Amino acid sequence: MLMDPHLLTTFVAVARHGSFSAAAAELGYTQSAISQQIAALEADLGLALLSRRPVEPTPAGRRLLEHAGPLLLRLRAARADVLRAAAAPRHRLRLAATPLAVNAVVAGRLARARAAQPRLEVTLATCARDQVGALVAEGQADLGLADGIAAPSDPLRLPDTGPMTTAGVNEEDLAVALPADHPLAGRAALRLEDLVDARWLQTPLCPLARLRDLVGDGFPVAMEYQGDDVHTVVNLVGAGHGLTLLPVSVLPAASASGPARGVPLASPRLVHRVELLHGALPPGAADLARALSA
Amino acid sequence: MLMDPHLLTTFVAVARHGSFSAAAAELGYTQSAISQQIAALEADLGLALLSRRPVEPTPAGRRLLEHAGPLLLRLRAARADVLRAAAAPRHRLRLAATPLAVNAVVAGRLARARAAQPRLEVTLATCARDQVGALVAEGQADLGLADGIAAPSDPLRLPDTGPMTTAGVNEEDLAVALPADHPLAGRAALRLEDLVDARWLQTPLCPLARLRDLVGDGFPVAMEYQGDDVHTVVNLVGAGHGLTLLPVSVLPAASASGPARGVPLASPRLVHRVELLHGALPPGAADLARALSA
DNA sequence: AGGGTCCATCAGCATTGCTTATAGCAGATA
DNA sequence: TATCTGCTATAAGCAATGCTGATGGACCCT
Repeated sequence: MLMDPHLLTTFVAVARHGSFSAAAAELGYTQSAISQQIAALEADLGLALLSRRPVEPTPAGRRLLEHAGPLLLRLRAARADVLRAAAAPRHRLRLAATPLAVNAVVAGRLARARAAQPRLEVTLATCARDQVGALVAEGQADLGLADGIAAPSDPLRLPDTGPMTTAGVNEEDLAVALPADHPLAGRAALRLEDLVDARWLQTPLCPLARLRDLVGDGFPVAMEYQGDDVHTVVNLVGAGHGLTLLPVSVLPAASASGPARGVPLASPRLVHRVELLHGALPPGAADLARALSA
Repeated sequence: MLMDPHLLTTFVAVARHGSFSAAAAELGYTQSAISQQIAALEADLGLALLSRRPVEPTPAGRRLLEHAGPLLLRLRAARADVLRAAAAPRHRLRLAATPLAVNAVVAGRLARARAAQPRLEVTLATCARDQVGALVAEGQADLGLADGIAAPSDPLRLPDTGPMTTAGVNEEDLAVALPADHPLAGRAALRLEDLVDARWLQTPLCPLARLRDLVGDGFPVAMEYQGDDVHTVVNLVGAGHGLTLLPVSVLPAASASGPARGVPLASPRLVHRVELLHGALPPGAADLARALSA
């Protein structure tokens, strides 16, 4: 029959802890119950999912762990979405956004929406690109705003967390961020293909894997910054730690001041795209979603 | 706690039948058991999912139905994948492919793989693009081959059915398929933007929604063919029922004979792309997957 | 009014899932 | 080597769950 998500949750906890007893403590069961649950799951599938002494996932168990995370997330998402669909209109809405998603256009639309709905209360939280979907799916945010690098009008590829609506919000040209005194800083435009062997800054704001997807191999990592503060990224670029792509509105042009310059990207044809995503929307949130969409 | 997939399965059946009794008959339970299962699910979520007399989903219930399908599929996929990961090598492999995915390149690679593994037995089944993932995920096929229209090197957007590996197999230029006596049939190349208002044939092989995604509004449906036989599509085009896009290898060029002509597509820059997808692979299937990949 | 269909509810019974107790194993230490 | 500790597996007991069968009420049709 269908795999029991309850057993799956136990399995994930045991694998994470590498211990039946520790998982039992976390889940609020006895070690014996955990042992029986794992035995039940193994009996259901007809194979061992964990070795014992040490308690480690077998290859099949590792495979199941890859499925378990998204599966359990989707179960939580289904519950959250159903509850949301049945919820009464609310005036307090939670927005989860990636740092670059809340640009001037979005902020302006948000202001207009709030002017149109004076009782609207908005909480805005920043999160990573691959967390937006999960936060919305699980009901921890009502609306999500995600950004990324894409071809014009090409929807972003976000992790799938279940049936959700996405809408394009805004697109903006991209610029190569360079130190102010870089030899290329005065150029009118740049091509990514000519920068394949330059030194690049790896950041969540512009993952180099994305550039490799779009252009091909290359883009060596001179430095990695794991945070997502735009200001920090700009300063790291300005200090010569590596190049990155950012929306043109973030960077001063060649004639202005600041540690870094933005030179427009001419090829390939790419934009910084912002998208809105949401599940079921009660009337109050639907108005905001409409206002934010393009 | 976590929603019970067993209850979810019952809910889906009841909603489909619009009747507790009919669902009970299908699932092999009594009406009473079904009534209690639905009551348990509604109690868990704290709201009504179905109206009674008539038995129809409430708005919240409809929302849950959107989640239920993919969720239950993923549960089946997880089981199938785990079993596959633990399976012994097999020589009998099942391939699920969309009609246009098995082109000469793929067929040639398959032949070479079979020459290298003389004991290999391959069953090839044709299916729709949005079924490939599900067939592979659920363990009804070991490998999937899907095709679609994409920008060069851009992965296809297939429905997500869980953790699966995809690999590019082959890309080929696209051509606009026209009747042999069409005024544009002798052209050296065509632009999609110039054909926005032409009459188009809607087929699963070239969904017009995809063209609208890529280019914008337009592409009126002169006729719809719901089957996926390439030969039929070519003949419908030749008889003037509407235009479509097909890989250049499928269509005769302007100088050859046949009911339809293929004029290369010059803009936007698009290709016919074939991708391989699979879950866990035992050694036997891994060799075939490697041979099929680019 | 009578009959049939359908869903809700109750009672009874088998199965499931938990706790407690115990056994066995492995590793560390004196 | 003997002892202790920590850990997992297993058995027994009990409460909860999930099913069947019976019954009642509502609705529809003749």
